[in-house]
Amino acid sequence: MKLEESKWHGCPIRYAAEIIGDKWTFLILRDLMFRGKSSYKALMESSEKISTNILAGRLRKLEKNGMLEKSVDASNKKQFVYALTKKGLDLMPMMLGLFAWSYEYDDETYLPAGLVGEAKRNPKELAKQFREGKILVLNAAES
Amino acid sequence: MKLEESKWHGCPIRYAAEIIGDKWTFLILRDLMFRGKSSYKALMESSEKISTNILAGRLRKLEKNGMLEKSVDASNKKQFVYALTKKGLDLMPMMLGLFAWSYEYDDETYLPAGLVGEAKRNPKELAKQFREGKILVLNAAES
DNA sequence: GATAAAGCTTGTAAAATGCAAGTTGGTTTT
DNA sequence: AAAACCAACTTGCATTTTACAAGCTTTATC
Repeated sequence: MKLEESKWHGCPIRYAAEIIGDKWTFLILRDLMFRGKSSYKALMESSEKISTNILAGRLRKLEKNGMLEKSVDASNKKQFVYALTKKGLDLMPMMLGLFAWSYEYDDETYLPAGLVGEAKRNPKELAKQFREGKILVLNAAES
Repeated sequence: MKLEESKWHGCPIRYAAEIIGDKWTFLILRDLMFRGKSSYKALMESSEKISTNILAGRLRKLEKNGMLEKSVDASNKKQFVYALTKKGLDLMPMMLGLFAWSYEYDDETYLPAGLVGEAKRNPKELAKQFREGKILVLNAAES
């Protein structure tokens, strides 16, 4: 890493930016949190065409930072399972904040009816429901 | 821009990532939101030593995306004032979410007593107080 | 009109990214 | 048990972005 790490401590925004402050990381977190993806292959197949070396690098960094855990898929041993840790899942309220923000400012953003209101009203409860798989993922269908 | 823009529409996380998804943008937003900075010079003086060309580029992009407005400083006409728009300020709940998250997971993060609890309990009210200058900024003292 | 300060732009080397191709290590197939 | 297979990478290289230093421009101020 090039960036002088010593300068990146003490400030919460700096800490968060160091870990999640890039486009691809946001999209990977989205896929893990809201689209139910858990394998390298599935992550590769997202619309945004991430390069395989970039994906590998980001997963490694996320793992190193305690955001996710990698394990062998018991039901299909040639796959790995990438699963968010509590630390990773705890970013969900923040992500839901982004839902609400984008919904307000991006004309093209679509979200299921009621979701934004719920995200504003009770992000913690909504996060819980997401975690438990009780509600569905973001539109993953595309081009 | 290199990234194929057409691919970046429709998803709220993708939209947000396109606008704020990089380290320097996070830090600039922090300085504008919580540290009361409003000039190019002040932004340059932050601890993280942003390059002048990068700062100029990010400010241009933020302005282009309606996150901030640039105007001449009436009281000192050789300066410009960079001020967040409503759209920019509306990211504050999300930023407060990052406060809480980093406070929990980064040992080095310091925040004033009570702030994190308040950020979790009532981010909107806290955001309002920040906006109105009623509470103070993040520790900007350093290096 | 000279000096200075804020807000940039430009040049260039270093680093990160994007893309295509190849490698590895278990798994199923024959 | 060898062959073919597939997920999960790694590697090489061209392109793009970043970092750092220097210089330029415009608006005060002396």
